[in-house]
Amino acid sequence: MALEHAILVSLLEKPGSGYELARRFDRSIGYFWTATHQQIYRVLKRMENDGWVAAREVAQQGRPDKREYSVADLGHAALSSWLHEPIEPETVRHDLAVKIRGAAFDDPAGLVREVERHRQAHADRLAHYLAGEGRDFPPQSPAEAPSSPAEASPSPVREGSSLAPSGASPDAERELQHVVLRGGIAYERMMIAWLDDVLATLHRF
Amino acid sequence: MALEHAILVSLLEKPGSGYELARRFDRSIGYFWTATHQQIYRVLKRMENDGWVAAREVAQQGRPDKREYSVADLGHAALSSWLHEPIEPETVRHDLAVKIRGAAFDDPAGLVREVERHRQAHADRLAHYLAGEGRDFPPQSPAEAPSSPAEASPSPVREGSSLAPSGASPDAERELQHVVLRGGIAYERMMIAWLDDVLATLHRF
DNA sequence: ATTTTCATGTAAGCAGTTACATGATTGT
DNA sequence: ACAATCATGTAACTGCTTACATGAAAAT
Repeated sequence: MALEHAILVSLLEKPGSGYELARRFDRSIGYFWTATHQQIYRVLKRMENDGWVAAREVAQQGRPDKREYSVADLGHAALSSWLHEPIEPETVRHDLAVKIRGAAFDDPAGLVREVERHRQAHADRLAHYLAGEGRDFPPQSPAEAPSSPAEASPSPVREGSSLAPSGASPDAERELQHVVLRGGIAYERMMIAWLDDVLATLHRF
Repeated sequence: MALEHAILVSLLEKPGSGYELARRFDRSIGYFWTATHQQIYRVLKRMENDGWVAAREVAQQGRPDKREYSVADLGHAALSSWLHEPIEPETVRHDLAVKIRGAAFDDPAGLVREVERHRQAHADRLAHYLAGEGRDFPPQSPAEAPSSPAEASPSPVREGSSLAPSGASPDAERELQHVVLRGGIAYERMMIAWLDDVLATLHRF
């Protein structure tokens, strides 16, 4: 289980309320880990009881008050120990692959529209990732390919990492965010190419 | 929810007992959908109550009796209607990506071994997939790349598709199994390349 | 007036995992 | 003697989703 840990990482990158976390899980973090606001509030409450995070009431003008959470020492320690224990290479669940094999027992051509929809969704995500990469990780050294290592630069993303990041440098933080984003880009590119292969295969029936 | 449907597809490809299904979910189907035997027995019972599958007691020598399931008309219809309704492009959960971003707040270099473990696991799976492809989908037309479209050939896998496959041809079944396998191969290749990128990034700290 | 955004929750239920249990046969 | 394979299950629990609920401000 890693929702707790995903929340810890997100709060270390920047403290925020349950609501703000829920929105991050529709963006950056959400590209590789999803969670609804209900789930987030519940886990956040448990984490607060366990002393992993601490809340601070923040009054706002024109908006409801919010409870801004940040990571406590116990939470940081919990993250650290999780990082040091091995996890199983993940267990995938590809509904679409089930559908494709199932199509052999129903009309294969009937799946074309569905596969095209998925292809479109992946193309959209790819465009979104590439836009994010161009914005947050502009190519530094000239003669460097778009989705290749970018060296350190003044962060356009971070605003306040609150309590001493204690771990590593903001340089590391940026570079690691970038390599994860490159993973998303590689994934979407692979999916698009594969879905084209699927479409070509379906068209033979 | 697609476990029911994954089971239906597997039973359409070949009828079998709960135990046999559990083993298939460690192999072919399991590459893109996992399930434990407990889960399978429970769902199988529900599906039997709903008339999606029918069981037949099979006595065996030297082994316990087994209950061999095959897909009933209602089950085939349920699969068909599921195939025709759109599903959301899937929601990924990448623990490793959480770890990588989390490593910025702990020791980045400490993650190298873990990432190498995952790289190895993906390399093993790739080798396994390629071996399966070579065995079950031998290249047909000469001057054809290894993981490219293979035309029809006498099936080395199927043994008895039982009750009329009603949907499409065994040709379609083979080709669709192959294109799903090619997806697995593309996925593993992408992961290996990305994990190399991750390792290179981690080594800069 | 209505919808959207901000903000936080409760309640019910389903899917899936982990642990435990049984019992015969086959292989080392 | 011990472990592995075949075969089927129950019980307890955790994680996550869906539906429902409230309430105020800002935007259309």
